[in-house]
Amino acid sequence: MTDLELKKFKKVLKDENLRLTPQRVEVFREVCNSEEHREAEEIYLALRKKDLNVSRSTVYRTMDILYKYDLVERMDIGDGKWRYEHWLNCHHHDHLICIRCGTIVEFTNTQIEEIQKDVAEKFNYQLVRHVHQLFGLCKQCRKMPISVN
Amino acid sequence: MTDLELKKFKKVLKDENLRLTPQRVEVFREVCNSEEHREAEEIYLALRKKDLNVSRSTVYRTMDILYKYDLVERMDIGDGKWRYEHWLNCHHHDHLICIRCGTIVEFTNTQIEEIQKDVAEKFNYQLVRHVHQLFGLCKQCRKMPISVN
DNA sequence: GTTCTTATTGAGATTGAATCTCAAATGAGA
DNA sequence: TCTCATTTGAGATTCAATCTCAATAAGAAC
Repeated sequence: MTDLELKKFKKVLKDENLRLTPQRVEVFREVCNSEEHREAEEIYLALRKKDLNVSRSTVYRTMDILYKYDLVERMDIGDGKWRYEHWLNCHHHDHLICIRCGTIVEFTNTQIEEIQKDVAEKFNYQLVRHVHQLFGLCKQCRKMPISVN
Repeated sequence: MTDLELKKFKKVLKDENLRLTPQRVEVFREVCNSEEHREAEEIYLALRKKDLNVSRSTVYRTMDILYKYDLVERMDIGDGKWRYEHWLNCHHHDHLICIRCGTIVEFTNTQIEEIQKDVAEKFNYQLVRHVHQLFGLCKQCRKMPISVN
């Protein structure tokens, strides 16, 4: 977690009349210090492992705040769980997801972004956000034979 | 439900050693005869309203079969519920979703499809499927003032 | 530093979509 | 018609996420 990140978090809490608690800081630190796309439960367990016992409720509540005030990005790959990634200083991107091993890689494509705008305009929709996920087999998984189990 | 649709459904059941039951036929008919993107629960309630009392379990189980054997398409807009749409004789399409009223319209764009293939290739992913959803305000909802409730 | 008010925390209960269990019912091949 | 594996229905269960509420603690005012 950089000083800038902590500063931004503190600013959000202040601006929104939310209190700066050690639990909130630990959750935010945990998110900032990982490049993965993790579920709330994983963040909760990671904190426990470090003997930072923040309750499950508080982790969920803090993730809600971080998402609401745009300090993290979140994605849903269709398994009923939100996955979070730290977002500050990053740019918008979409995802390639391996359906076998779960590896998630990020991509950006300005051409697609442009066409999306055209499509929304054509249908008279005011575009707010989008979800674009490519599911497939990653380089490693393509090579492996299909398991019968 | 067209004869062709019923025939295809019967073929799938036969091929997969699944039995042709009145409940399964009613669920499939209900899905075929609607152009909406509906949840399992909505399909269940629609059947009840018509005094076709198929249990909730059977509706869920039948939707699983229809999806597995490609007789329906399903989508997840991030609210934890699968939405189904009848699929036979339709082509692949993506969705524009109004974040206020929930209206879903379909779009296709061959250019985006092409770029997707390039992106997957660039990352050495074997593309299997994709999710592309544009969220925004539809023509009607753009005009309405934001409610404070 | 002390006091006071109000937000926050944690533990466990609750929700809701989806899945599972198992006894009773029923397709469909012989 | 008989037989038997499959399917159904009702209710229990799962799991992520949210809610409840008493105890705790942040932080503004002094």
